[in-house]
Amino acid sequence: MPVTLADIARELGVSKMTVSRAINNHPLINAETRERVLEAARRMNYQPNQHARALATNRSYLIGIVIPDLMNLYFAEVTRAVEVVARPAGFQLLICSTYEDATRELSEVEALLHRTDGLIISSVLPPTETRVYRKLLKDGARMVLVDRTMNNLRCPAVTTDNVEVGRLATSHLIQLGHRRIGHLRGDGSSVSVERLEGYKQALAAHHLPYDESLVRACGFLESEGYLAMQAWLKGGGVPDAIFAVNDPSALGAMQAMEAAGVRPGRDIAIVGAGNIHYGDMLRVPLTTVSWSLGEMGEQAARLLIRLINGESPAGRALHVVLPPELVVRNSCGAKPVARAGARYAARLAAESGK
Amino acid sequence: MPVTLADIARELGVSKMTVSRAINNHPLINAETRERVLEAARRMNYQPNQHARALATNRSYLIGIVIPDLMNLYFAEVTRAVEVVARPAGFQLLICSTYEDATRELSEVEALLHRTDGLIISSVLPPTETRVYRKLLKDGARMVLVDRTMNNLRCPAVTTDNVEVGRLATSHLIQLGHRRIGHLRGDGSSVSVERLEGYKQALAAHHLPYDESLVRACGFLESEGYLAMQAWLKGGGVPDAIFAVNDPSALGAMQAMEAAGVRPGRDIAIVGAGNIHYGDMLRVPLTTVSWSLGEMGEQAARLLIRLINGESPAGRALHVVLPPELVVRNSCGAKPVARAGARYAARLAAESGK
DNA sequence: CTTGTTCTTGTTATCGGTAACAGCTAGAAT
DNA sequence: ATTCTAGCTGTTACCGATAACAAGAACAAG
Repeated sequence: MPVTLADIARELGVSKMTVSRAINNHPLINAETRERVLEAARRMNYQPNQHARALATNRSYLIGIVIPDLMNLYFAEVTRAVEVVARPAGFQLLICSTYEDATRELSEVEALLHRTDGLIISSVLPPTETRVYRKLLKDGARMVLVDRTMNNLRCPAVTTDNVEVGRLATSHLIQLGHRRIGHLRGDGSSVSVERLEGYKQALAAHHLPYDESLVRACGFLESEGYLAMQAWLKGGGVPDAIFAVNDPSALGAMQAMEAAGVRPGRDIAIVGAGNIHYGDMLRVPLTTVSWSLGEMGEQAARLLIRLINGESPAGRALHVVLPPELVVRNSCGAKPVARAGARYAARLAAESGK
Repeated sequence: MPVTLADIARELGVSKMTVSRAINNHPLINAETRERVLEAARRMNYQPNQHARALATNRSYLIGIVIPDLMNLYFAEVTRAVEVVARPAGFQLLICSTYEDATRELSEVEALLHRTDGLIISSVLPPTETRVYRKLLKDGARMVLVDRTMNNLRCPAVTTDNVEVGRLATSHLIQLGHRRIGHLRGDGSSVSVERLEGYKQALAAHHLPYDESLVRACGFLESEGYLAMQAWLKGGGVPDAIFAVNDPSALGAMQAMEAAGVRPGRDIAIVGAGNIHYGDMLRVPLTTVSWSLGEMGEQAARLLIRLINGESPAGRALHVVLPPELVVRNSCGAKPVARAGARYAARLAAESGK
């Protein structure tokens, strides 16, 4: 029973088309007529039927976002930034979590593509698995990859320099005097592979041997970090410093240490990556590698909207790379450079600034 | 250029209607024909146009969720639970953050109602502001309130017992020997009002006077907790124990304390509410009042889906109230009852169980 | 007084589905 | 053989918008 264009048209004794034109600010309409229509629309509380509009125009004003998990503050922050850009541009957000399941990702992506104007995807596929996306892109799918990329895929992307992330984290541990440095690596995704590469490069740069037994598969989840660390502690051969592939896995590892009576930051140094919110408020504040998650989400949203509006430099796909930087806190055993609360002033300033 | 029903129909030499029936598992269709159609649909990679379907059936298979902020882990957890129920039932999630802005909430809700099958709302309106929602409900809007309710509104809701929340938190502080107990209250929402009421009841039950100067307006945001506590510390008259309206504001207050050289949990006890993720991993693990956020989101989703399917006991609105319980950690100065890591085992078990 | 032009409005068809009803076929009942 | 019925398939109209084109009015130019 909602009000339709036809209702307004009948009320005013004009055609549906005239009403439609008034509402969409079409140039070919008398200014006075437009006012009459808009007034009536307000009065009758008209809300356009988005489904009908989408059917007719093939534009839904919906952006889909496919991420591993909302409960991961890393992705929550990216998602929020996407929303901050998308909402004012008239787009709403269709959200979908994959829980790091590749099959699920693919089916959701195919379903979402047809009901949105475009997708922002943080893919859990291995970077070589480009078949499906390559085909979708060729068929005109509009999508932007965020956080994680794929090999040789002509698709806009916003990531950080993950090799540098690995180098920064590992070099830091080396500079603190550690020599036996382990790595909790993720899965087969681009992010994992590149951070591992950075880890190797840092070792090589300092003439340290690369010891495969010090690299453990782990995954990106907090629970996986916990299990991997628990097993490592039980099995023995634990290094005196660890670079974990991301913050949640680092947190999981820290909890496993504490549960085993090992003090993170004192007995074993640990560095994460991603700089999730609250990382500085933890019992052992987490040393990590940071890049702007807000920037990441905003850039991705802007790229996608440009694609949707057909303003993209069609030629080649853009790839925005955000620079990472080290954030030293306590979990690596180093003296933190910033006092508690110091960073908070900055965050507050940023929040009130918007 | 996507494949349509008509394409399949042409390919097979049948009518669109037959194809439609096959795809929707309509009973009035020959089993063999159905198979032929489904096979062709698979082969041609048919994806139904959801906009067309929504237009024809007035069902979008979209659920809207309107919450204050995704970056608040409290709401992220609720949202995730909603998704866990909604996805298998065939619904996708349209998300919208209000950032605690009432005007924004109202406009978003009106816009979302028309493009979804129903809404899950955590309203930031004061509980007396029922005018708009009352009207929407009368017009047949399908919605469920979550976390926060409104007065005398015939609308299904899932909340906790917020008076009890206030009582539990405050009584705990009293039992620890504190006598000057302050409260950082939120805004005018139902949650704030009820938790304040619980605070008063607990004081009265222990024959302590209610001192208005010990109750400060604050809001629900971390930044607001920070500012309120900062001002309080600067202005003097700080109590020796504080019940903060929710966890984020408690965290903000704790940071303000640390920035001012005051040790939370030792110099000033503090208790929050909501039991957000990571609350136990903080430098000063946060004592809080907890109820199941997963349950909250799942119940809300189930209620809404029943409403959508018209299976709801139309008579009166359901109101599910989840029981709160105290979670003692360090921020109140008490000896924590659970060791670090103990809770983690439970969480892990729950995670792997699904 | 035509004719043409500009402005504005209306008509018709269409997007891709589905509901409601009509129609056809084959076998059962009479 | 005829009628009925069940079971399946096709036709038509419609959901609520918009695109493309047609058409009417007003006014200027020839």
